[in-house]
Amino acid sequence: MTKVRVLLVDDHTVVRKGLRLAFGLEPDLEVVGEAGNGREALDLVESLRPDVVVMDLLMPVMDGVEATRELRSRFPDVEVVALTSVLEDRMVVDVIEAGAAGYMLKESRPGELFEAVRAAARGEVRLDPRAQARLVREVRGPKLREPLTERESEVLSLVAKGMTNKAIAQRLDVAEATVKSHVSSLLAKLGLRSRTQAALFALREGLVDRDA
Amino acid sequence: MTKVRVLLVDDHTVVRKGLRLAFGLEPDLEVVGEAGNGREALDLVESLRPDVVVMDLLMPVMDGVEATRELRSRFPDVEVVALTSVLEDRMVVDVIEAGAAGYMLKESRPGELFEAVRAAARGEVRLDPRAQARLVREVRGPKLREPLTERESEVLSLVAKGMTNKAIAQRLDVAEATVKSHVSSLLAKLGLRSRTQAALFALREGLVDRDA
DNA sequence: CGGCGGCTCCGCCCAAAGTCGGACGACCCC
DNA sequence: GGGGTCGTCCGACTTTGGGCGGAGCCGCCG
Repeated sequence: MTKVRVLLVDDHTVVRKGLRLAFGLEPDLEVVGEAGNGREALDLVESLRPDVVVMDLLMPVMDGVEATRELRSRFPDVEVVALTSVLEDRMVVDVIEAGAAGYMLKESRPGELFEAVRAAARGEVRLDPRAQARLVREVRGPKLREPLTERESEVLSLVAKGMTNKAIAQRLDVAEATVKSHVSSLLAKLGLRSRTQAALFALREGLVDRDA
Repeated sequence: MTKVRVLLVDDHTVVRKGLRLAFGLEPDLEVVGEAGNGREALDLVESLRPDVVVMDLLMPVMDGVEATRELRSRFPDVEVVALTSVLEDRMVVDVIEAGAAGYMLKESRPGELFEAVRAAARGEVRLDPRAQARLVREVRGPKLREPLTERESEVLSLVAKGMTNKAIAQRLDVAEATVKSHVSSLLAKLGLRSRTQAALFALREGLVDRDA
């Protein structure tokens, strides 16, 4: 029986090196390469053709979700196991939709990660129990959220920077009343009741950058 | 020359195991123990008496900053090197104030971390260049922020959950006017101009949980 | 063509948020 | 005890925010 060929993708060098050493102790697993972001990962997958990619989700340049989507569409035979430290509802759903065969947390025991990699190589799925819980909560959730219009999204992102309606109106060159109208309708669509809640929502969903 | 005795503190098992293996390759460094949170770390420091503690900052139970403060006051001869994946202004300053002798990022090269540990053991300081930049920006910054009172912090955390003044008043069993008063004064202290900005600030500074 | 639905835009009205000024008790220091 | 500072509390006033209805402008379809 031949080894499972693994590609590690994480922007933290320390994490990559640590994982490589840990994988080295498993006789049936072999790390064939490392990448520091999604774009590198795609290049390496093309040349190395690993069986499984262990992918961090929060990365610069090209994040893990986007990388997973692209990777799965170009190399359907390469499986992806997401490995992340944060448990974000949206990310679980997004990366599963994107084609990941696993979702593990960095705080899991290493054995669980190895088992998820082996499962992925066999075409099976392994999710951390916490990720499973989030997934079902998301799927069965009555949260059929209506999509926001372009203008509404624009307004929301400005609200999420702490701007007042007046300031937003000046920025967009419309009347303050117009901005209020957009705020009202986006609140209704999101099922929220104040701009503060909207700002928090936008941040949580990653609709806007954390700094700015 | 005797080895530098190191205690690893991180809530992620994968990270701890990885670091332990990586340290194992350095002939002059020796990992003598691991802890999953600040409280465990304090107990282990007492029994193991390491030379240097490598401390993650974001941990449950007792976070790294608090643990560092407590540790340094009880064991002044034990040095601390902070190791974290996020670069937060506040944390850099806080943990240095708390007595850390180093601040490294998980995305640094492993060699830099080892060098920081050796430096700490010699009583020297090593900061990642990015942490240095944040530190000087913070120190020279005109942002001498006044501390919030207990009540103000309480109100802020509720504001950061998207609650209205009325709802906060009911929760705290005071008049709405009182809540407004607290909001006003905390806005003044933070140099902000709306509750939305305050909520965003609270989230960024980690004064409140991301879910709730 | 006429009608319909979605998006952007706006004015009016009331509720929520924020400012200002002040009362009261706790504490400290002379 | 008198004077100072600080934190919590509150009411009256102004500013901002959000709901409601409606106008003009498309593009779509019968």
